[in-house]
This record gives sequence, C-alpha cells and structure tokens, in this order.
Amino acid sequence: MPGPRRAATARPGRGPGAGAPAGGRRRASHSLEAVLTAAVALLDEAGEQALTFRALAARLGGGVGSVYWYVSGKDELLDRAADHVLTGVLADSEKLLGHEDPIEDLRALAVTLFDATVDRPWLGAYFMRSPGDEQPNQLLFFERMGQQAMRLGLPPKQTFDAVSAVLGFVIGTAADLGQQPPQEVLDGSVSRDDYVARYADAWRAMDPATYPFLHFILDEFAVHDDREQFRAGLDLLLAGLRLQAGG
Amino acid sequence: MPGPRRAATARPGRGPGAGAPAGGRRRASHSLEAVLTAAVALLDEAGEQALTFRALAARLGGGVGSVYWYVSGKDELLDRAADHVLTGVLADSEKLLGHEDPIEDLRALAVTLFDATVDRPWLGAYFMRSPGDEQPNQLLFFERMGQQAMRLGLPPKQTFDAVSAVLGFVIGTAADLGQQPPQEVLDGSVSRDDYVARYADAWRAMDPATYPFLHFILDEFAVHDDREQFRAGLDLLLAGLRLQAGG
DNA sequence: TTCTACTCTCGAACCACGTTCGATAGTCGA
DNA sequence: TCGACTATCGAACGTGGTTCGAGAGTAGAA
Repeated sequence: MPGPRRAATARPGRGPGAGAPAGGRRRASHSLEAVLTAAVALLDEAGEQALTFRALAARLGGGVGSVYWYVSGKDELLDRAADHVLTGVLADSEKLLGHEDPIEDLRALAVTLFDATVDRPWLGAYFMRSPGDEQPNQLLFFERMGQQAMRLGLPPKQTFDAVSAVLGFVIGTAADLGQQPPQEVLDGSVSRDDYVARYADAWRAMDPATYPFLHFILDEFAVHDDREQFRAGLDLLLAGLRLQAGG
Repeated sequence: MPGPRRAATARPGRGPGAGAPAGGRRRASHSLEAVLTAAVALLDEAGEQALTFRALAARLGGGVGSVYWYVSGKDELLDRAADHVLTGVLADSEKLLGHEDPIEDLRALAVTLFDATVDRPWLGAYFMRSPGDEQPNQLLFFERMGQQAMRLGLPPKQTFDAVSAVLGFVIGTAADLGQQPPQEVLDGSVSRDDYVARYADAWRAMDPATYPFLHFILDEFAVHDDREQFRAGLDLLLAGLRLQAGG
C-alpha cells in the first residue's frame, strides 16, 4: 500500500497548487489543501453526487490515483471536506461571541452553524460523522459551544445534555432541509417557492377530516422561511434551557 | 419501460411469497410486501451498505430484474422500506396517546419515533426524505404530532414551528447516533461501552486548558445513555413549548 | 557526478453495483 | 386455442471506488 495518512502540513516540493512555476511541466502537483478546495467546490456546485474521484482528478488536472495519496478513500475525503469548511465557520463564529448572557452566545454559535449548512446541503449529513482524528474542527465547535454552556453553572450532566441537544437540533433541522430539494430546484428550473407551493397544493387536496393539522398550517407552510423556522425552534429549546438554569 | 408504480394492493397470481404451493415450480413469486420485508431484514442485519439489488434478489430466491417491477429504483426502495417500518411505529404510538396534557402525547410520539430509529440506524437518514407519495406514513406521523400540538391552542405558525422543531430534534439526534458505530460495534467485536470508553480516553489525553468543556463532561460522557440523553433534550424543548403555550 | 531513497503522479485494470432490455413463462378471459 | 397482460429472469452496460505497478521528480549521500 502507498503511504497516505500524512499530517496536514504543507508539501515540501513546490508551492501549493495555484502558483505556476516558470518552466512548463507535465506532471500536475497537488496538495491536501488543493484537493479539499476542489472537492468542496464540486460539492457546492452540483451536490454530493457530483463528487467523484474522476471528476475531482479532472478538476485538478491530474490522474485519479493521485488523490489517494492524500486521502485513504471517499469517506475520509468527505470527512475532511466537511471539516475543511468548518474552519471558516469556526472563524466566523468567533466574532459573534462575547455576550453577557451565555445563552446568547450559544444561540449565535447555533445559528452560524445552521446558516452554513443551509447553503451546503451535503454538509448536514457529514459533519457529525465519527468525530475522530479527521474532524478536529467538529470537536472544536463542540468544545466552543460547551464553554458557553458551562457559564450557566449547571452540573456536568446537564451541561453535556444541553450542548448535545442544541447540536442535535441544528444538525437534524439542517440535514432535513438539505435532503428535500430533489434536482429541479438545484437546476434552477423550478424555484423554491414553486416547489413549496406544489406541496401545499397537494395537501390542500387531501381530506380535511383526516388531516386537520395539515389544513391548519397550510397557509403558513406555503410562505414559511426555513431559517426563520429554525430560529423559532431554537428559541423554544433555549427557553427550556434558561428555565433549567434558573434564570 | 416496464410497468411499475402500481398500488400496494395484493397480487392476483399466487399467495404472497412465503406459502409454497403443491406443484414444484421454477419461477419465484414475489410481492411488494415480500420485497420490502426482505429489504428491511437486510438493512437491519447488516446496515445500509448491505442492501444491494443482487443481495435482495438472492434473498428472495429470484433474479435482479424482478425487483424493478415493484420499485422504480433504489431511492424508491429505500423510501418505501423506511415507510414500511413506520407502519409499525405508527401503530405502536396509537396506544400511547390519550393524555390529558397534549405535551405528554407529543412526548410519547417523539420517544416512540426515536426508539424505533436507535435500533435502525439506517432509518434516520431516510425518513424525512421528500415526503411524497412514497411515504404516506411519514406524513401521517407529522399529522399525528400536529394534532396533539393543535390542542395547545397556539396560532398556526407557532404550532407548525413547534412540530417541526420536535421532529427535527428527533431526526437529528437519531441520525447522529446512527452514524457513529463504524463497523466494529456492529460486528460485536467491540462493545459499545468499549467504544465510548476509547473516545473518553482520547479526550482525557487532550490539553485541559484548551478543552475545558471536554474535561468537564468527560466522566458523564463515559457513562451516558443515548436514550436518556435524548429524553433530557426533549424535555428542554417541550419545557420551552409549554412556556410559550402559557402554562 | 552518480547512486539511492523517498515522495508523489499517473492511468489502466478490477470489481461491485444500479439499471436496462429483450426473452419468456404463467394466467386469465374470449 | 389464441391473444393480452402480468411477472420473472439474467445477461449486459455504464459508472464509480479502489488497487497496483511503473515511473517522474527531488534531495542528500557517496
């Protein structure tokens, strides 16, 4: 077997990816950074199914086999790609902290994470995958949320439960959203509003006697905003937490 | 193309799958029911990756192509399989309703759904997938939860948000759990406790100064129970909801 | 300079899987 | 007996993950 699994340090040879040296050369030169950036680009542009080793190699201007020098397989590629974008999310979230109320900081972290995931449906499914060595930022995010939760002065168990709950809620809601757009919405051939409206119409046609709830919320569903709905749910959860913290 | 997409009624020909008629016959005889049952069995026994059309056909004692008469492809197979198990979950949950407090009913539904998913990690990822024609039970579950929520007397928007939040939380936490066991735990070669303990040890070795939260909850993490933790989070969410409902 | 060792690239080849398609068996009603 | 329709079957195709061995490029030792 080859010798992958190296640390994420810079390569010794040439400068990473982008810079093109003077003399023309045949063989392409990559780096973990370049591989992950290209992978994320593919993912963002056309979704999870678009990320294939062949497409990735083509984008890097190299051969399929080369990618395997940096990652052991597709699982690790996805894990690292997910963690790669988390780097930016983590950095953005730093600036939002510093409220006097720890729950406000918790809310800021949750919202930041959620917003990042709404724009990247593929993220949802992968950022809680086995928080091992390949996903340090995931662990860092967990830690960061925990630090805010600790300020509530609750015992370890309740603090742990609270952070897990918030994280689970963020991931669940985000993953949920990410799975819905089938294909037409991604293409732009059908707008999101039309897509939602189509569902609303289908519900409208169902029997109101057996589906009273569906009809009760029909009009709200037709105009609902995912981000706003997430915030509403988060507020409920945080209200419960505040209650538990006795304040 | 063949003529799939038929209603889920019984076949006319022979009795479904199991029963072996008198005269020996060459060709196998299936049914949507048999296909879904076999699919769920494969999924339960060895996880999502074990469900292949060839494995499924072999289990049914037939050819690969036959399965395509009942489902249009793998996506629909998964959707229908997920909805198939939901039938049972839905039935079980019926018995648990009838509390005077609607929030207790809501809790019962959430817990039932969660418990069903913990035992079937593959479910988590699939039961919120495009609630279209292929997943009637999903919609029914949504409706069922909504009916309880309506009893709180909140306006449509808040009722809708509340149900979405609870469902998102259940799915997120369940999916989260389902992804963790890598392979060793499924084989039984490594017990769940050992698996958790291994993580705890890894955390213990990290710098307490940069990871204060990790160390704060370490001991709790080592002995935590997933079901119990889910309930704790659900309680927070429902407490927030009760607050919103005004008592 | 030459040799050697190590890092990294490359793409053909292999294999598993989803899916298609045409052939064909079984069954029912005319 | 003859269609027409329902179902089954498996060879074959295309795609995508993964392996492997051959080699290019570079750095340091001899």
